[in-house]
Amino acid sequence: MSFDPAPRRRYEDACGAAHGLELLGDRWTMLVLRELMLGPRRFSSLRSDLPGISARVLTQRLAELEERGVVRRVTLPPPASVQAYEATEWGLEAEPILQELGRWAARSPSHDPSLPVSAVSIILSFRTMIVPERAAGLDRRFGIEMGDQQFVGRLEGGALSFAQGADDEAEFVIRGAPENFAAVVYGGAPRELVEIEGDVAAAGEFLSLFTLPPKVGA
Amino acid sequence: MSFDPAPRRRYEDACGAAHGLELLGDRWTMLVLRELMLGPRRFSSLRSDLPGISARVLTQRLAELEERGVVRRVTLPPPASVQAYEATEWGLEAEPILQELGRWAARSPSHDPSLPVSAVSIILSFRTMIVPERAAGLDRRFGIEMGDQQFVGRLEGGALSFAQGADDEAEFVIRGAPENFAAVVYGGAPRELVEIEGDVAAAGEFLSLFTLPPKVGA
DNA sequence: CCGTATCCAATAAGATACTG
DNA sequence: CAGTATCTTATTGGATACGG
Repeated sequence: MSFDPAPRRRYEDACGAAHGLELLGDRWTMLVLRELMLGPRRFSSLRSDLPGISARVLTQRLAELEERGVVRRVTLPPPASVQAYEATEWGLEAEPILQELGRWAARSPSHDPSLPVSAVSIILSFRTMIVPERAAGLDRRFGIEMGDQQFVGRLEGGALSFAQGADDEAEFVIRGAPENFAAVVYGGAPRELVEIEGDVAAAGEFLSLFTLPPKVGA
Repeated sequence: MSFDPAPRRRYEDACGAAHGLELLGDRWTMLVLRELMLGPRRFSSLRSDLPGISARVLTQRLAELEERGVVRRVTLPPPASVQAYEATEWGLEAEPILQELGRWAARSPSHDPSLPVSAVSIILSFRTMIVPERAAGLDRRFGIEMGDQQFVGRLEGGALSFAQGADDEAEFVIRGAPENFAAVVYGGAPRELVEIEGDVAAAGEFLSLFTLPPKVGA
């Protein structure tokens, strides 16, 4: 076992949550991991979806996450053949942390949903905020496209899953900026803010599967 | 006096998780909240269960949490009539965040369970690590005592709950240092490390309800 | 005992420029 | 594009002193 050269600040606390904070608790770390939850990403793609992060800090965070076994560097398959970062299996298992954090904070009076939001954030929010009773029994394949980021979604017996990429068998595809998805799904904005291709009724049904928790005091 | 002269660093990100990190993501903040999960605590009690925190930082964190509506200052009922801090209802709802963080980090190869641990951490770990199938159908009232901190526990139809205090109707009481509870429950150490009063069989059964998730790679 | 206030040194983060 | 290097600023933690 190698001695950590720069003895990272620890909590000296056996509590699992304390160790979790040692692994993921530095500024930006969980948000970097969030962006990796749906598949490998390149450095500049991460940077552009994490507004305000500096190249230096992103480099550091990726290196730390790699050292801790949460993230690994990969070479994307040909023809791309470029370097990227992806979450390890264990890294992907951190999704419930982000979900609980998001679910809890969505009740905050100080939460401002009008801020910019990344494509991955929106997709992950669907997994968090889905109302199981509304999704029960539905079986769908569809596409979500935001800018140049494409995702395939599947709804199978109430379970909702996503991955990067496209699906030829999609029943519908919804396109729009992440902010517009947020406005339509959570803000009650008209559906015209997003573009729907294919089965419009099924797409509309999909866009109605989600709900935010009530604000504190409401 | 002025605790917020500089505008707090935000993420400028509508993602709920990002806002959660703005609320709870500073160093020590979640651990302070953890210590409040089972009832009000005094400043010095918090400080002694958060080894390494400075009075200054604890003061700051409590003030920030209060400002954000997560914690409030209270005066304990007579005859104590002293000041303390307690989590608000919404603050208590953050428990699943700590649970997921702890559950995830317990799988880390770098997790060191031999470090010191607070009484509250142990109690919360019981709620996280309980194996529902083992607890199903059990109905118990009991006490847990670590140093001068007393807790009452209830197991009702698989649900495990705790609060500060004592219970005259307890079927058993288990006493010991938090580290010894950890060793017995999670480390397979002999039960003699903790002291059992009352129904020894029921206490032994209770101590066997919990299990840690497997380490990564195991 | 329960904090608050101040000062100081060590880190971490942010901004910006730059290189292979 | 994918980072480094460098400089500046902010935050942290430690020590200590102080008031209720």
